Amino acid sequence: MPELPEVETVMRGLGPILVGRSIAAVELRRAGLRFPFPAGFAARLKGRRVVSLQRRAKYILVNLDDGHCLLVHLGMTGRFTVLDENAPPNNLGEFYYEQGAVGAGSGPHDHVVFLLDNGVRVVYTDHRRFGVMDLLHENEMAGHKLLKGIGVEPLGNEFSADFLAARFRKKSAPLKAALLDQRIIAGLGNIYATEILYRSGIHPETPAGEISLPRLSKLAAETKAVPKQAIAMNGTSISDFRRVDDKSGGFQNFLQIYQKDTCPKGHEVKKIKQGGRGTFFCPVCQK
DNA sequence: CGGGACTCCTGCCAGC
DNA sequence: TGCTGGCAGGAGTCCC
Repeated sequence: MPELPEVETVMRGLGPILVGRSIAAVELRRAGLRFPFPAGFAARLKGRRVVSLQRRAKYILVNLDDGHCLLVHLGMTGRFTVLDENAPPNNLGEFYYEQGAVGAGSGPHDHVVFLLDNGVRVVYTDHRRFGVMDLLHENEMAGHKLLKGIGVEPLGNEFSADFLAARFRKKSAPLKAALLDQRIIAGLGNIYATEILYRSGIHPETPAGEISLPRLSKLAAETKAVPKQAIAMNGTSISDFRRVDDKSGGFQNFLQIYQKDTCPKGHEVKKIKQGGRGTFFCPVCQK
């Protein structure tokens, strides 16, 4: 499930493929993903040159030479595959040209194909279709319905224990839910929120507003450290997430509590449901 | 307004 | 064995 580190990894993988290239054509295999594609989506992308890529929360923003921006959210299962007809043998190109293979552009869940001016094809695959693509002008970004109201980046300068204290003040919602609230912190998902809570030693059901400042300091530190470490390991590969070059991320080997039976100290891990999401926690280590 | 439930979607797997 | 129901979850929307 792509969260901040996975989205960052995908963006970094796509950068060298896309930046400086022009989009020769866009093939849409269906009318939309979570939302319909915007009017004239493919036609408006055609001929545009990619200037740069950036990430905001779990969104990838592809900046184009006409001031517009392709916005992509990977949802639960979105992934990009790069097909290069000129790639040498043993490159991923050969494997993925198998008929119907994931990302080949002909599979049932290959929804969008970007053809670049150098012949490279970038295929967007998303079997659950929770992903999003939209096209907006850079002047519209601040007011865009999906981007406005998004909170601070955990790796950014605005994020701190004081920030958490201010935003969690008088909040009765369980801490786990507060960590997942994109209007407060941008980019955390279920896996990282679960891991951050364990490493912080805080029970996931603690009301967010009742956490002392020292504990918020620990929480803030882990909220920075965990995604930072995960980015360094190219994200977490649980089931659906793959890097652009199809190598798996490495952070799943460092998960301490998510989908574990026992915590690193040997205590039995409990699983509960919060807001429809599974939370794993250690009743001994997390108070 | 805050918080929780519901919804979208498909693949997978436990259980009958 | 084969079907079915439940589960997985990001995030918008709806309701109390």
